Amino acid sequence: MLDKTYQPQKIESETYRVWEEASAFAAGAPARAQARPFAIVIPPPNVTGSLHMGHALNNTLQDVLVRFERMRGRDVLWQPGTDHAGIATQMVVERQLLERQEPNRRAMGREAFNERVWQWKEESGNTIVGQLKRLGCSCDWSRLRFTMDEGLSRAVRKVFVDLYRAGLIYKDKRLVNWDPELLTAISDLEVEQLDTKGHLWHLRYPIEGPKFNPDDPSSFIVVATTRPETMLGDTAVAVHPDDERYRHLIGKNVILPLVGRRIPIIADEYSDPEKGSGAVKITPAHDFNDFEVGRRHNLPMINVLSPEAKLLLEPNPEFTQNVEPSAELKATILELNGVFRFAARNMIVDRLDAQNLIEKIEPHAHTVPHGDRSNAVIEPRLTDQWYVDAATLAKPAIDAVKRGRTNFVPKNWETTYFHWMENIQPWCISRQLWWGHQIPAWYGPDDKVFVAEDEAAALAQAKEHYGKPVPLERDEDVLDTWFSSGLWPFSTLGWPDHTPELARYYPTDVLVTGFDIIFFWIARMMMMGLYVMDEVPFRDVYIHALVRDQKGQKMSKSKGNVIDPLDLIETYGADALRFTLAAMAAQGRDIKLSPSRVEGYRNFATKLWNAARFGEINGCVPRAGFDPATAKVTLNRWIAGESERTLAAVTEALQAFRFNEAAGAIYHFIWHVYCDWYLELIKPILAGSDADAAAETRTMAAFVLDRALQLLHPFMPFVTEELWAKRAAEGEGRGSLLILAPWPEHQGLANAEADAEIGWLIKFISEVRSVRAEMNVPAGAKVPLVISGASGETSARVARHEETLLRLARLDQIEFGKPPSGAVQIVLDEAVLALPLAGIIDIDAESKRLKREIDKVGSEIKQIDAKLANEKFVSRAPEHVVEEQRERKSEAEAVAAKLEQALKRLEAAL
RNA sequence: GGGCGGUUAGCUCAGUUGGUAGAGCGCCACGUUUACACCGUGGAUGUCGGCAGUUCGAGCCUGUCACCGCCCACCA
Repeated sequence: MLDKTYQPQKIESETYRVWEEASAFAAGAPARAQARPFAIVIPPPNVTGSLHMGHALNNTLQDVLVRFERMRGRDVLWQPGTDHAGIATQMVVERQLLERQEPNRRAMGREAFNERVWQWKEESGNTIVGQLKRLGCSCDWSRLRFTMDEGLSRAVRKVFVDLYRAGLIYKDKRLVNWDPELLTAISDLEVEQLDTKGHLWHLRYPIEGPKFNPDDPSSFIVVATTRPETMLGDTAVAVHPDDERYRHLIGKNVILPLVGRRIPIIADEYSDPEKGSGAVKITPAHDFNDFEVGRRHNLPMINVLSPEAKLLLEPNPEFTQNVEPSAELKATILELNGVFRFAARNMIVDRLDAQNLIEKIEPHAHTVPHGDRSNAVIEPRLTDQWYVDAATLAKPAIDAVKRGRTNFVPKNWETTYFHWMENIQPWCISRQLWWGHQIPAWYGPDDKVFVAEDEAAALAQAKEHYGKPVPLERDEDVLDTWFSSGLWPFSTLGWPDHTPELARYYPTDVLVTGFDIIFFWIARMMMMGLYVMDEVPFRDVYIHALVRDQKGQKMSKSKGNVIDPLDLIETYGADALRFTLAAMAAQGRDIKLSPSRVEGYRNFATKLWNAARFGEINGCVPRAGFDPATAKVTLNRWIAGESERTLAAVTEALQAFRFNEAAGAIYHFIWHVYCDWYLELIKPILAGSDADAAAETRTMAAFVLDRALQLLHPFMPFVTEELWAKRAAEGEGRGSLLILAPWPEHQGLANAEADAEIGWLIKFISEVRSVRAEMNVPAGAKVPLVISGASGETSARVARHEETLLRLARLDQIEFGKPPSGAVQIVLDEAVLALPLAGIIDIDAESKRLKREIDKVGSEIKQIDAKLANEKFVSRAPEHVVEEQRERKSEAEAVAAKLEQALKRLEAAL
């Protein structure tokens, strides 16, 4: 016996255990050896992570697809795994060390620290896996992978070596985005431009030759800057070649204040006469644009900042290379060396000001680059790093999408993808971290680099090169986390080995992810997949919305605006949360989650539960071999057809990734068709004297419930599996699991006659109920009903459904005849239904009601008339549209006429 | 500066071939029916952001404006 309400907490973990024990999630089951594969790789969550709403949405949608395709008979692989998440994880463990007052990373040393991270990963790294299970995810956990597993690490090394040998990975000295807090380079994508209110300092640089005089503008040139502290590294002042104001100065020098260095005034089109003073100071070692200018003019690059972004003047041979250190400069060096960049800024401004070298200071709003992890202001810095030639790899990746080998859903994301890919920059892949894949490059005594998959191979190369064995030192850097993520679709399947899984499941069918990682991840997988496998990694990319907070902001731990999906699961059950997310996942729109919606879908689960309970109480048991096409009772033929329409709607919607439509269709069917009407309508049959009809109805009720469970299962796996199991013991499919049950097939069950008849029945009941409520007829009062003008068909229908009508419309009898006087009258198709309520109801009110009805129909007729009177409409609109309007008009007119008659009759009673 | 998306019932949002505006929640009234009060029955509420255009017909197509949001970008 089922409980009165569904209690998810009582069954979820047990149900999940049953699935796992039955190996229901396992790919490559022998029974499906002949089946078409269906593969999805999970976007690997960070091992540091715990389940947030984004994960909940992302994995719900994947699980819906996976369960759907599994029921459709495919050999499903949902490949799970986690990502080592270099920076994020290293930060977590470092913070932990700090909290526990243990020696820090550097004190521990690299090996001990990495051991510590591994230990942490083993202890709490699989938290998120448990949480995905609570959500109901049917991943093949036996194939769980981690980006730093030996196999995946081997894939990383091999790809690195292959790309290096192909010239697509190279080492280069250029400016990088340097995070002075994390002390590592990061890629362009990891930099966030933040609007900042700063200042624009206009500095006077004295021109070499004339004596500097603050009142004489010809003795100096003004440059504007947002970062005065970098002036120590200036190596030129640039003006636009066409700028008349400065043309005469081109080729002259200025004396760099505080330093005394002579630097040239050069002409370069980078200088924008509109901006600042029109003359710009050039600091090639600390600004990306200046770097390019410096390259063009062969300027020296003077680095004046340490990795920690402190002034680095001493010892710094670069800084003093071009200048004879004067006593003043020595004093400056002494005072400024080692000062953090922002403090140094003030000190330098003060010193310049003291020398009358500040023309003016303006407030200035601009964007400042910040590291997305540390939130520190990024410092462009000249360093040696490893790069991937992304532009070359991007070409086939662009082509594959253009040719439709991979499709984005919704399609408009392709624009974003193309735009980025077509302007892609070299990808900096080295990170000055310890946690991650150490770069497989070794250096000889003369810094000659040997790239190889392991040390032995590198040593062999070195021996070959030097003609004798030499000791090598390995590159200390690790690779960007996204380098290994980019290999995920094939590295998880065993590549570089030629495994059967790789052959069977690559390319995968669909990737489900949020748009925020199109560049980080999708683009890289496309590039790597095409390069390594010579085939796209997935056929479809379904891009879903982000779950945002009330202000439309991305939820993130640092912002503290996170709604915990586990709380919602605790309160309402995993099914309710899943259904909510699926129902709200309309394409191309963000999701703002409201708890009341989750509660509503929890109620839905309970509704379904009680429908099953009704079946249980009434002996509705699935019968083996039952063919719904053989049903004789109209009601049963109707519900069979309705269930099949729902099957089609859900199937089509899921095939097109329209999750919200699929969810809506099954919701509507279960609640508003099966429960609201079918179960109510069959009560008289079940209680009636026709044993055959009752038996057929019991079977059909169970059959349709089974269908509902099947169609709902991808969305609400727990409650449906539980109800499937609890169906009467002798039922069809006893002992089977719903998760492995087949998706229903289309049999052509819809029947127009049954639809028309039950449609009429529903309308009859609804109209009577509506009028009763409006006329304030007490709900408990049973009243008689008189039908006039009924056709033969209507009479027959009334006869067939009399008990039902009496019960659901709260009538005590139905007879045919003239409408009695003072009755409430309802127009139903050709007939008039009269409720003789003289004395009970207010005739005035009924008269008003009828007039209102007449008005409504009247205005409808007017509207249609206007259309039909429009000659252009009649001549240009398609025939069926015009015909439709004519039909609507004649129907409306018939109703109007009957209402008029009804009104007359009523007034006669007064 | 470039690109994308949004503006529909009090709230959160659906609305894919242009042809009678929908759901959930909330609200109001009533509670007969032994599946369900996590419920039932009935009800109210919209110049579909503004303007212009295309069309017989526009929430849907085009242009434009306004406001909101996101992404990309080297603006001293």
